[in-house]
Amino acid sequence: MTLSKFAARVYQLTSEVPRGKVTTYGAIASKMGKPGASRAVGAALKSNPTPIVVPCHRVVRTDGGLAGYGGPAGIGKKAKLLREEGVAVRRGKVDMEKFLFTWR
DNA sequence: AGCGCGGCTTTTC
DNA sequence: CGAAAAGCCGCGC
Repeated sequence: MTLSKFAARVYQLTSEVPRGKVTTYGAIASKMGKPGASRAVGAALKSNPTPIVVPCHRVVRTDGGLAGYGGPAGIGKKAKLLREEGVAVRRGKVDMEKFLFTWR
């Protein structure tokens, strides 16, 4: 498994997010001690060695926008999925003030 | 409120 | 080993 320590931590934290809530790349990066590694988090997530244990669709941008998924098409699809989980997605954006989950 | 620019870290070819 | 991309963030206009 070519899994770096960094990536492993990202998957760990992401899998910790309960259903009906979302987190941000910056938050994950910050929890690792690297607040500027927001991009690295996305890069690690895109590798996604365990798509079942790591619901990357629960990870959104700082402004609440659904990021990534290889393209805007995946965004709309995941946005709908998040709504089913209980997350209010508006125009492809999540209610950060109510569904933003944080570890600390 | 919307658009544009540079910067930080990790992964992959 | 070296370079480029990536699911970003913050600030300025």
